[in-house]
Amino acid sequence: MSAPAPKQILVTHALPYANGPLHIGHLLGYIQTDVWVRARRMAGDTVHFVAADDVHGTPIMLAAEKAGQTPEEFIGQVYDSHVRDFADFGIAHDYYYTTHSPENRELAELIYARLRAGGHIAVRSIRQLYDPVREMFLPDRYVKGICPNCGTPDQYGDNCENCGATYAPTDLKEPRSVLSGATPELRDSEHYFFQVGDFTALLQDWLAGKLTHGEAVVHPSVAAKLKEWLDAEGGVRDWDISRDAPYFGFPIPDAPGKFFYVWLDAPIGYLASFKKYCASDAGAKNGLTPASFDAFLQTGDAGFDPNAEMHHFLGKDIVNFHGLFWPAMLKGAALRTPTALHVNGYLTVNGEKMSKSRGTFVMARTYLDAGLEPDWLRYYFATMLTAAPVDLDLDLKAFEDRVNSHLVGKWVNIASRCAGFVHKFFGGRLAAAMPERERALYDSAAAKLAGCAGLYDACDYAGAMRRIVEVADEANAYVAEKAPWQLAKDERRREELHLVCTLALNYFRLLSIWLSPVVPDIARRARALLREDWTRFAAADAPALGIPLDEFTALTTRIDAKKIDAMIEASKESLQPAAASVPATGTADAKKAPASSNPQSPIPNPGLISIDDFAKLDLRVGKVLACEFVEGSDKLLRFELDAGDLGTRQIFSGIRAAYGEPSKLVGRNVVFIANLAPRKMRFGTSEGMILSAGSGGSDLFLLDADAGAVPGAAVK
RNA sequence: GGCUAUGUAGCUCAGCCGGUUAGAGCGUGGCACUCAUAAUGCCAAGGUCGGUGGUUCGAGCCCACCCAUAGCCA
Repeated sequence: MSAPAPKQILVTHALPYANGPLHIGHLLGYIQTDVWVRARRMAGDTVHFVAADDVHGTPIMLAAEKAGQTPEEFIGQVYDSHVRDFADFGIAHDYYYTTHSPENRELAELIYARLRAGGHIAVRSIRQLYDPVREMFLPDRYVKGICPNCGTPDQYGDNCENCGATYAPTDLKEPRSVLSGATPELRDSEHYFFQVGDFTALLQDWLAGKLTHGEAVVHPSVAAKLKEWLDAEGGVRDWDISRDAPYFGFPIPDAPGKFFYVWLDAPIGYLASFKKYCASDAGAKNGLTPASFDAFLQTGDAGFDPNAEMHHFLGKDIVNFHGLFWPAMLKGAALRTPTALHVNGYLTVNGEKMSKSRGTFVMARTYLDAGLEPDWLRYYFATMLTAAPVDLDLDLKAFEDRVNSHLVGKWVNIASRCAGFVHKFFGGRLAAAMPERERALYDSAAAKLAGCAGLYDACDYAGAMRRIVEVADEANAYVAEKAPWQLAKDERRREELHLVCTLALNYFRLLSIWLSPVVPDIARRARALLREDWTRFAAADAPALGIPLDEFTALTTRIDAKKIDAMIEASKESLQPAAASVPATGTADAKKAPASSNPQSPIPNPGLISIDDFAKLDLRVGKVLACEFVEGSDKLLRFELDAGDLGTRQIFSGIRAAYGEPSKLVGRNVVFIANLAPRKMRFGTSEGMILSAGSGGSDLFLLDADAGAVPGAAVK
């Protein structure tokens, strides 16, 4: 393969928000990034891989307060847990920092100053809801009320979960503060805006690849999304980059009581981490100096290398920040713009969103504690990852089968089935030479795998893994055809046996080299077996001959399904009754949501709830107005309930097996949860849950209320 | 609601510029082998390519509409 000139590359992944531990959804993007970094290095490039904890914003401020800690103490603990998880999953940053750092503050101020000097900052007054009790402005997600569109109660200030309408929190009927319960009042406040629209032409050029020698900066589907925003009527809107005190973040210079919005300083955190790294001992060991930072970033610097690259890996929920605001900020501040954005989708588990009740909301630590190897998950993800920003599913059965088949049955097995002969008959040493026929087989496999370099580079790991499995299949077929166990019985055929084992082990070595970015831990053990220490893909160009082999020990084991079960069970156990929704992946949602799932806040006894928890349930009596079978469902019945002052409610209930004659239920009283979030089903929206006793199936009995209870009456 | 994507064997996915009988891995069934972590090899079954309509000599691929899923709507 023709090796292109080595490049200098800065790589980042999305910054985890410091409001909780990492979960396996986070790991998808981080593993994708780490694999890419390792592959680029093995291809010969110089890669600087940095990231940081994203620690500012209202959710963190409030979570710390709730935990009785300062924000600094709070984020310190989360940082430690993140660093441990990264290390244990082989995600090997050159530097892992925090956005609450002097470097980040300095850079945020620098970029802001340059944008302001360029006339790209506007100041104007906006009207916002204010919590008079907590004495603070309320972000959208901290206001709840009645949806102005459909009238559903208890909806957040940005959109309605029932009808999907989006609106401003000021549109909510009967708004109240999530923090204090007080009725918010409208107040005016000066906000600072970044006029992103000033950079529309630049963003168009950037998106068209004009700043990157024609190389695409994003996947076509992401480009389509970004173009939609760029071409929107009225252009790209101004971006509100300020927040009022109290706020955990950096104060805006010359603007008392104003802070930079967390999303302003978060991506700058990439640069701050790199800056810190350049000035560190670790950086010095890799040839960096404090001056390297400016040379890399400042387009006006004498040492600026236009061929160096900056790659950001991120989740699909945050492309607007990285594809619009971020390049505009950088350009406006005369800094390097990103070479490429690599966008990944979300992770589902067993085909559904990660769920605490199903035990599929798995923390990174829970996976490890169950005794599962990090490389297994890395490999499974790799077999599915492509450049497309689509959701991936962690099917636990497929995970087990694929790892067992590919890694153990195919790859490791090649070494396992041949190493014994080498030790028994040849003193543990491979043959010193390889005749032309065997060498041709090796070269053909090597050539096929050489294509993986391009696939890794294009983030098509799935394609690379397919090739690797193909070659592993070839290798096993070769061994089966040559049947070394037969050759071993004939003393006159020792040389042939030696050759077969030598080629087979070279197949294994070849595969190990190309799998190294994905399964670094197992690859390290493979190197130990071969007593080699390759660091480049180029090591695969020629076979290893005449080398001594270490004693063969299991490089990895088959997955024991019990460990997966244990992981799911443990995830159920850690379920926190009071915890509300936690974002599936990425950080955009986390920064919006009230921090209700605070990992540090002690839960005295998860089995017991307080009267307050009970009070959250709005249980009511309902009178059945109509009840019928649901076409297309063999489990559901559709109820229409008279809920008194709540009006009528449509509820779907899975009790058909127990109540085969729904018409008989009309007129009776039932008990239902009135404030359960409405759930859209194939047949319509279900607006609550009807309570019944029993184990399920046909063993279910509706709760009743004695005569005298009126529709809508509260159950206490 | 609007927009952007996705929808191909039981599962996870390939399928180049529209061109014969739609491919792979896993799983399943059968046979073989016994060196290997019940690993491996060979053979087989399994798909009206989400639906409907259209363009075309010809459509999984292009167009329209519909359905489902996900995300975004700052």
